[in-house]
Amino acid sequence: MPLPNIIERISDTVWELPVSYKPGMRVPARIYGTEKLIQAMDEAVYDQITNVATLPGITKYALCMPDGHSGYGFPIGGVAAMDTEEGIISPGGIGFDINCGMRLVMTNLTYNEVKPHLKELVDKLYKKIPAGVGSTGFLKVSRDEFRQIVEQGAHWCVKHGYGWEEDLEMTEESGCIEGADSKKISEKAIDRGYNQIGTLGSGNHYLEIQVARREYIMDEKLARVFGITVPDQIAVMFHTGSRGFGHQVATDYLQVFLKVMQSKYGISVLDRELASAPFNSPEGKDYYAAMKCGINMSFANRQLILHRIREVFSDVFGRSPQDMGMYMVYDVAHNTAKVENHSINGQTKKLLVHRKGATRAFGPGMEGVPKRYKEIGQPVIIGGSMETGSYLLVGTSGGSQTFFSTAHGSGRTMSRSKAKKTWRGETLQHEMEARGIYVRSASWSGLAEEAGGAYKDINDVIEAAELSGISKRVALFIPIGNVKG
DNA sequence: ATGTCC
Repeated sequence: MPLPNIIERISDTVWELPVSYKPGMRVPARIYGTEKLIQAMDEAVYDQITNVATLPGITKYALCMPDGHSGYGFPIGGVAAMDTEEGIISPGGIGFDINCGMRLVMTNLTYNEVKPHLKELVDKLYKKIPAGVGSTGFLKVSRDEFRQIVEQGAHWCVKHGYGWEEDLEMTEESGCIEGADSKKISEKAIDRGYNQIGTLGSGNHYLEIQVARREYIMDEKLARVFGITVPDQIAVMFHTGSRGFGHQVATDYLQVFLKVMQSKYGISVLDRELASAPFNSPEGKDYYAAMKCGINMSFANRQLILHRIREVFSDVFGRSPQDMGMYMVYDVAHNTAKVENHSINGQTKKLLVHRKGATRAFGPGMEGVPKRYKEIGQPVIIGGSMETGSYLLVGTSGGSQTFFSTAHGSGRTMSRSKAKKTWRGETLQHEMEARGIYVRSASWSGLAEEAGGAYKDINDVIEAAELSGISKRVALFIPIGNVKG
């Protein structure tokens, strides 16, 4: 794809579309990526990120991360910080899968110890952690209990024995965001969500057994702080979100916003998918409080899955999770909007930062980073495709240019439908097994859709994120087992 | 992403 003539190269990894690109832009749009990535990006990204630049209250830049691709309203990879007084909140800037994110847990087991048990381990994980469209969990809770869960997040799980106190410390927002109000949630959303705690879901959601090989540790000192201390150490990484619950919350409020946006607030947007309400309006506040329930549902979901993972490891290896060193490195989301303080032209401002397919990457010393990591910056977990490996990065002070945000994954280059025509799930499974990755999937077509070849090269994305200074590599994890939704 | 269209 030829780059638009008007695009300005700010550096090797930062590209700017000025306000003259399109009428109504309030700020320039900046896309992060090497020239190779920028050229491979779908054209819709230019259109979508410059649409975002027209939204009321947007501050400094509309940003797109190196793994950007077209999404609902906002591109996936989009970051937009809105003034909390004058600005809007937009479900399209958060995503349907509210608080979708990554969780990483280490073990002290080595590849040689795990390899003889790998199939049993993956098969048991596949059995214990329901995956696929419409899957329901083992946790039986009433609708009322579920309303408590969406207000309490992972705290509810730990209180009920599904996890450890220190898991909470290693979770963004300590596993429970303040201000979640279940009164702002529809019965329909409760219906869809109350039996989905502890389920993986479908699409690009997965759970992976990975190995941290010594040659793929980029920063040994930081890796040690994150708990990577043994050669060929085994880790478990997984990716899931708020399932049908978050989806319904987004759907409910998109409808509300479409009704009041123009008539009540006089806001017109260039794309209906950018439906918004003033952040300070009753509708905006209701969505924010409901969206926070989605955030907490997602933390609880990942907490319960972690508990199941520990149970399965105990079953397979006959040791306690503590004995196997199954400590959480971190849980970090990539579909949220949160009020944060950021420095704008030397002044601290309260901003509502939308991150849609973009990971928070707070740097050293920042408020909100767990004590253990405070001096070095927060862990950033970026899942690659199921065939290529995943990265652990760290937030940097250079993150200030993107409101401390970075990429979240590889980013698709091929549509799901084309991927299904290109690969067959059964063949892919055999090929992956021959390459040392044992994969179990809820759906053959779902497996084909997630083929590594349908994604950008994760290494290109990470290279761009590091070169631009918005995060720094710590380690690359190589998959050996995968449970795919 | 999603009871992949109420």
